[in-house]
Parts: sequence; structure tokens; C-alpha cells
Amino acid sequence: MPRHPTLQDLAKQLGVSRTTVSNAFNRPDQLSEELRERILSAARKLGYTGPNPVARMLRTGRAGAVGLLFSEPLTYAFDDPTTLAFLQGVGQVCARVQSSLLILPVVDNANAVQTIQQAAVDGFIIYCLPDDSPVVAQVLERRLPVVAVDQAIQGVPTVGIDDRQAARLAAEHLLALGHRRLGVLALDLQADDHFGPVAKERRMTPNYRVTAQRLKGYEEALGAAGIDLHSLPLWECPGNDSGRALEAARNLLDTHPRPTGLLAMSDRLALGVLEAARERGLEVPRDLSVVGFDDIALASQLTPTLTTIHQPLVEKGVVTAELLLEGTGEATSRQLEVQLVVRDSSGPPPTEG
Amino acid sequence: MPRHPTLQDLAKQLGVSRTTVSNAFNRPDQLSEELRERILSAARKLGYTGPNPVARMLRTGRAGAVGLLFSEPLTYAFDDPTTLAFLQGVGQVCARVQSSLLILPVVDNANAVQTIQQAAVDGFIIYCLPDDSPVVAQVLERRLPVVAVDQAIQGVPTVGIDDRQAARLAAEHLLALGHRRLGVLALDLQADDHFGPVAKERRMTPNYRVTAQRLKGYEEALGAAGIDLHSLPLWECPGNDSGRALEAARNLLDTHPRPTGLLAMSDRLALGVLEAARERGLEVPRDLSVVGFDDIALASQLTPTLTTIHQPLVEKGVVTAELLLEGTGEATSRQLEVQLVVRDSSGPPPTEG
DNA sequence: TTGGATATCTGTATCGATTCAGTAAGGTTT
DNA sequence: AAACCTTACTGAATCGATACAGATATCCAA
Repeated sequence: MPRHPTLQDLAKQLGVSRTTVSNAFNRPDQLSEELRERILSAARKLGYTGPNPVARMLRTGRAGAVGLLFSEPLTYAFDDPTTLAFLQGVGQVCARVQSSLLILPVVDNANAVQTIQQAAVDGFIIYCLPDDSPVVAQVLERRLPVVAVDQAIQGVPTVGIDDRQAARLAAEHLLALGHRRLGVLALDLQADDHFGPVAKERRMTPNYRVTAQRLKGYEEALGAAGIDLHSLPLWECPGNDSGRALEAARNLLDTHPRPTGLLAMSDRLALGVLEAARERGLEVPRDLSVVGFDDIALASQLTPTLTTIHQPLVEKGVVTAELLLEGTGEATSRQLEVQLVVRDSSGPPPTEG
Repeated sequence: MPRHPTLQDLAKQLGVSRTTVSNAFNRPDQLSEELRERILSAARKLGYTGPNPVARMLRTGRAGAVGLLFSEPLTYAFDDPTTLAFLQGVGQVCARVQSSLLILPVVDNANAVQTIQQAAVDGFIIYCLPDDSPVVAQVLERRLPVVAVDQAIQGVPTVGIDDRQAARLAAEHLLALGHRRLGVLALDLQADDHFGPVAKERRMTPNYRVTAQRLKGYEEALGAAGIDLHSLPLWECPGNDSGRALEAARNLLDTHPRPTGLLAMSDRLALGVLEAARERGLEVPRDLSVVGFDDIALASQLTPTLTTIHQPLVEKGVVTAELLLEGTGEATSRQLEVQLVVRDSSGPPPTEG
């Protein structure tokens, strides 16, 4: 198999300089229309497919791609409306500046070193890695622009929300309605895929900032009402998986006395709660109130519609990408606004029988 | 800001050759452990972050990434369990050969030219583009390895299933149960996002091979039972969107006489049908039978569980990536096996009242 | 003692483009 | 007619690495 022809070959064949051929492709205004036509048609004849993108990258110093790091295998990562909305935002900006998205699935930390070192990108987005992940260190070593999402990393600009305040709004809502017996469905506290009730010690050492902050928010609101968060049942559902949330909710709803309200750290977890309630013959919100988090599209389409914390997911992606790609030197962190959205899944607790 | 140090700088500082420094990073067995240590520690001190991936690419001729082309904007593309399972398969193989995944959303065809020409990849996967998309031509012009999925392109190996035969199985199943009044929810026939009933003329000129083949399969089965496909109501739901399928199913179920069975070209569309039936107070399968397509994970978890055509979605991704990345020269097309999976959503039609 | 492995390191050519300073021809201004 | 632009094109330097063919030095067997 003969190798691809290069710009050099084309130039030689036509008896013009490499520069001129390059200009034919990149700066049409730098040469006569006639010569340009001649070059392009010769290119076609010769099977020249245009300037080699890798060589161009090397010369121009621009990769035309941003790297997106996930801790999860691809499927789990994408099978999540929150992530998807975020990606949509990132994609919008990428399209605008002619960049692509390089997906870097970080499965085991061993091969991550290679993957990260070899990625031809102009910058990285760190999305949902545990705070102490060695991957973060690897990324920083590349000394490229980095933006973290929902995560505080020393010296790295962050895009996120005030998770503590947001969670607090959710808990205060149920408390204001009169609920006192509550339960919590939590996202990952640590990166070990632990599913089940959470022992007190584990509650104290979460590795994911988002989870930690939201727990704190719940704790503050409850504390103000004289309730100790750690006296409440708390179930960890890793991977934001509504199937597992269903399982968790079953368990929470089978305790006595049954909680009258459940706080879910995501709408997907709340979905599992709604399903479990249906199974148990509990009517929402009459018998059980549920508050989610995120306000995914589905939240307003369910029956009943879901009371939740709205966060601007698409905007999060847009802001992140803009910070990374259009950042004028020193990028700074951005905190986006959240909002409690009261819908049909929450109401006053049932009066004691 | 001083530029990143290079391998050259490091070599000069240490008084060794570039080759040796390169070997320190890539072939530890080619130099003494002691010198290697010295080099690596000097690198750390100097802020050298390892061989520049772009320069390496240029020299080695390997990009370490595969390009994945979608016709849809990112969100729609990923918000689909079928695509996700496929991606999981691709991701597995990529991880094994140390490649990343470059996502190339092709929104408008104008900027697609740029995007495709500039993509630093070892090959392309064409996923769900209309048969006549100019993007396909663009990709072929790069003269890189290409594998198409569910799509027949001249001179390009394809991974897919026998869609016609599969659709036929679905239709035959309902016919064998005794159904005669059927309706169809179709995927995209053309790339114009048309939603609604499909006129006869449009049925004749589908641009998506998958849709075309499945229609043919239905037609064959129906024909064998003496029914003309084109006498049945057929509703197009672009984007594999269950929300739109709900809307479509409402319309199909409100016709008189009401169909006793609906054929959905995907499980997601079938989801919409189940929801519509619930709204109308129809019990499945007593009042209405539904057959999906794909056998996504959810299909076996719904109430009722969904009768559908199983296709190996993850395997599709694996085979595609293997063909592309590990292909020994001439890759050949691969057809994967499908299977009718009978579950609870199909049964005999109601006896005429 | 000599020929041949083995281990360790070097030097040059090359990958395929872009950049930038420069040149020659022709046209304009004063 | 001299001075000055424009337009259209050229050539050398460069981006940052890897491949490959040597070059020494060291050690061992015959």
C-alpha cells in the first residue's frame, strides 16, 4: 500500500512551493483563483486528502479538542440525564469554536496515566471524579488548562452550584410542611460502589464533594428543626441508578415508623422512590412526600410531577466549556444559581392515625 | 509565560541524547535504571510533562483515537439506550488498545467538512447517518479505515443485523396470535424530523436503511397473511423519542376501529405506547398487544415486560471497534444474530365485542 | 588473545505541515 | 521618473518527537 501523498508531493508535481499549496487550502485570498483551482484539482487527482491534521496540530499548537474525564465506564457515565444535559452545553460551545470532544474513560488508574498523557487536547474537563483520585494529579501534570465541575481542586477553576445551600432548601421545604420522620437517599460517598445503609463513620468521610455538601445542607436544615441527621436512615445508591434507588426505597419504606418524607440527592433516585411507593400502595404526596435534586426534564412529566431543586445543567456545560476554551488568561470559578421547584410530589405529612 | 520544555531541552540539560530521553519514557529496558531515574527526576524538576502526544502521533503515525460520527446533536445521540449500549462495546475495545473516542457531532453539513478533515483519528465509525449524507463522502475522502453500523455503504464494511428478517419475526408473532388490525410506529424515514402519519409516497423513499428494511420485514409478514402494510396506520417518530411515541400512540389508539396490536420499531417507542395505553385505560396485553425492537435493559423490567426483538447491542459495539482497530487488512461485514423475545406485552387479540 | 555477544548510549533523518521574512512583477501616486 | 503599494509566490526554519543504523565499552568463551 503506497502511503498517502503529502503537501510536498503535490507541490513538487505542480512545480509550486509547499507554502502555496498550504495556502490553497487554508488562505484562499493569498493566491490567484486560477492557481488555487489548479492545485485543488491536482489534489483530487493525486488522492491528496487535505493537510494532515496531526502535522497541523504540531505546527499550530492547537489540538482542536477538549478532553472529558469520567471515572465511570462509558455507559454509566452517559446513561444519566444530568451528564447528558451537561454534555449538550459543552457540545454547543465546542461546535462554535470548531473543537471536538475527546472522551477519556478512566476505568482503572493504571492505564489512566497513559491515556491522559497521550491525549491530544487543548484542555481538560474534570467531571465527577473522587476528590482524591490520582487521575486529577495526572491531569494537572499535563499543565494544560483545566476546569473542574462540581468539584474543588486546588488552583483549578470550578463550575458548580452551592450544593449545601441547595440541599438545605430541599430539607427545609419538607420540614416547613410539617414532616419530622425523614429518610435520605444519597449519591456516592466514596468510590467503592457501596450500596446500602451508611454507617456513621462512613458519613463522616465522604470523598465526593457534592455528596458531602448536600449532606451538610440537609444536616443544617434538620439541625435548625432540632433533628439530628444521623438519627435518620440514610441509604447510599452509587452510580445515580434508579434501579438501585428502587431497592433502597423499598427498604426505607419498610421501616417502622415509616418515614413521611424522603430526600433524594438526585431526580433519578427520586424516580426509584416513586416506583417503590407505587409498589407499596402509597399515594404521593398523601402518604409520602418526595423531593429530588437536579430538575431533569422528566421531573415535570412524571405522575406525580416531582418537587426538586432546579440547577441549570446545560448552562453548566456552556460555562465550563467557555471557561476552558475562551478563557482570557486566568479563569475564575463560577457558581450557578439554584431554585426550589415545588410540584406535586410533596405535601403535608399524613395526620397520625 | 515560558513555553513547555521539550525533550530536547531536557536532553541538553542532562548532556545526553534526545533518543535516550525518549527511551527513558518509552522503553525503560533500553537504558540503565540509574540514568533513567536521573532523567525522570530532572524532568520533574524542569516541569517536563512527558513526550508531546501530537509530536509522537506525527512521528508514529498513530492517533490513538477513533472518530465516531453522529448526525444528531450530542444530547439526542446519547440520550438513547441503544446508542449507549453500543458505545459501551466500543469503549471496551478502545480501552484495550489504548485508544480514546473522539465524538464528532455533525450538526450542519457545512462545518462537518472542517470537523472531519481536522479529526486526528485512526479510523471512523459511521453511526446512524442518512444513506445519502454528504458526510459519508467526506469521511471516505480521508481514506482512513471506516466501519459503518446498520448501514450499507459501497466499499465499507458494515456491522449490523438482518433488520428485515427481524422485523418480520415481530410482525409474524402478532399475526400468529390472531391479530389483524395492526398499527406501526416507525423510526426516521428521512432526515427532516417529520413527526406524524406517513403518506404513501414517503413510505416508498426512506433514506435510512434500518427503517426501510424493517418496513419491508413488516410488509412481508403482513403480505403473507393477506394484509397490505400500506392499508395500516403508520406513524413516524423521529429521534427515537418516547415522548413523541406517546403522542403518536394516542393518535393510533383513538382511531376506529382501534388496532389490537402495535408494532414499534424500537423499545423506546414501545414505552410511549405502553404509557398511552395506560392513559386510555387499556390493559396490556388483554386489550392491546405491543412488540418493541432492540431489547434494551428496561424492556424486561417494565410492567408489563416487553415482547421485543433482541439484538446484541454491546456486541455490536465490540465487533465494530474490533473490525476498525484490529482489522487485519481487509475488514469484512458482520451480521449479528437477533431473536424474538416473547414477554408479557403480547397476547391474543380481544374477542370482538 | 581474539572474536563475538550484550548492554548502553549517540546522531541523523524524518514525520507533514505552518510561519514568516523576503522577492519579483506590475500598478499607482506625485 | 522616482517612490511606494499590492499581488502572488518562494524558501528556510520550525513544531517535538521517534526510528534506525551505528558507536563504545564490557564481558565471556574458545
